[in-house]
Amino acid sequence: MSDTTQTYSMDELVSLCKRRGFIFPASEIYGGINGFWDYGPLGTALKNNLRDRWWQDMVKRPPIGPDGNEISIVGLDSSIIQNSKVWEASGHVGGFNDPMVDCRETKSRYRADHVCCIGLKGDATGQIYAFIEGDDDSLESAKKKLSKYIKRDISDDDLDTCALTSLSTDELAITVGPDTKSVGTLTEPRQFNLMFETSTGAVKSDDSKVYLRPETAQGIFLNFGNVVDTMRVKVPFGIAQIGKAFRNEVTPRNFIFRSREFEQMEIEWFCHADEAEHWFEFWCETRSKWWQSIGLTTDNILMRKHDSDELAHYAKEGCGTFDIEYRFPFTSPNFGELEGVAHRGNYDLTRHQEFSKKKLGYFDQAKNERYIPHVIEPSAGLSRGTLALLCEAYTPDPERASKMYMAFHPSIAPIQAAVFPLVGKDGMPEIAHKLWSELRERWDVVTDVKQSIGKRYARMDEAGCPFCFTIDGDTASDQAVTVRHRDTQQQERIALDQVSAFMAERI
RNA sequence: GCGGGCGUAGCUCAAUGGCAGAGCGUCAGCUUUCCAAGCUGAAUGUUGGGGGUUCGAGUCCCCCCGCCCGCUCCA
Repeated sequence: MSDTTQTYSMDELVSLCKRRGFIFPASEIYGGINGFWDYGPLGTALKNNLRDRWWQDMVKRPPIGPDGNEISIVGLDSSIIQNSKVWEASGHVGGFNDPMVDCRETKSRYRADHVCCIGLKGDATGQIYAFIEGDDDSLESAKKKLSKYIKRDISDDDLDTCALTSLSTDELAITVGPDTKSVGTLTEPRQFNLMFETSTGAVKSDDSKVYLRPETAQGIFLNFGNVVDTMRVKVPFGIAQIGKAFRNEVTPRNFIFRSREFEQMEIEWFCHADEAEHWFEFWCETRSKWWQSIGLTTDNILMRKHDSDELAHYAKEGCGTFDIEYRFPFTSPNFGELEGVAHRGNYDLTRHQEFSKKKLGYFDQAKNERYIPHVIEPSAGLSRGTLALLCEAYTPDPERASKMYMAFHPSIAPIQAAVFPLVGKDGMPEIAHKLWSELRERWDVVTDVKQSIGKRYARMDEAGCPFCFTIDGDTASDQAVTVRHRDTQQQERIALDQVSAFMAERI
């Protein structure tokens, strides 16, 4: 699908996923659970293929670096649950566990219990001015704005002061935020417990509280020292990890695009600060090409630099953040994030060094220099990647029996080939079984004897199987089979002993 | 979190407050020599869940859950 206009709805894709065993709603027999999904046999195969391809291309045989030499990346699989101090150091706890108020205009976020308000005594219809508690400048600013609004000087006796959290919805609508001049820009105070909590040990208490990781990245930073000490790696190098992460999203939406449990494929690339910029460019380009190599077309992929006001807390400085975005049916004609390439500076290692009191620097023997490496982080969504592959593959075709087919790239298709006897007699099933046994040693191959050949082809169209090999009445004598191509529906005749070579050439 | 819409078999949908059905798919048998063919048969339902009104609820009312859309959110 390289058209800018989508020719199918998300409902059709969700329905196909359910009907053909790609993705099911989690806990479906109990009415489901918002934000969670189960991968069926074909979905699991597709996701695993994507995952394995990433690991193969990034870790086992990583890309060639800008200087023409192989870069160095090692793998890691860290625990989902870590010491809670990890998330204090990373900034995930603290700013996000208290009720927060956002300003829609300035995008500032305030702790709701740290914001107070002033208003004119006895005036319920005028404007209310918020300021930050204990911040004299903020209070003065609020007083000035009030004074200007009522067009006269005010004394403290004229003022009513109250906590922001005590305001009603109506009052909030006439409130001016601490850093803005417009009214009604503040959101209602909200609890941002975006990390899932659980506890360790038999007795539940505040001391036993732990969190499910909201990103896989921190596990890599925690083990930076261990990897440097044990693996004889030299900066620049990368540590890669694939695994689940959990975010208690306010609004899970758009199928598996924003779910509460999802999988990430992340690389933390450690380099010298002076080289961060050129590594950043290297990774933006490398990762963009990679997505295209697995079948996402150029038209539907977009590289987009974040505006400065949408940068994450760890990426305020440096090269910024690039999104690799995909045009999903539910975002079209706009794009949704597939992968973020972020320059995290040395924020994380510095914070962990500070909180843990353990040295997390790197000593460069050649330059005789000690420093905390900067980090370029290509962080890809495995779940979102799987969704992008599904969206990209879904191709309506009113002409054929299935009305559509899934045009997966042969290398990542959950079923890579099917072997069919044209009919279930005259020795054809036996030949089919033999060919299937041979092919399944190397590829994901199915065989099916039952029902008409057209019905079996149609099923393979829905599953996205690129090649069907059909044994007919002539095969026994001429030692040849018919190959049926999924995308074109065209057929060609090839020698039985050339089927493996045919597959090897195309996958 | 707010507002709107929706929820009946695997899918698409019927059923005036009165026996829960059809088509497709799935499975079995026969048939079938290249694109969901045909014949015969079978399985599949707590009508999303719970409560209420009623002689009687898929249908009316209430609560909850889930999905979709628009806001909000997305560090």
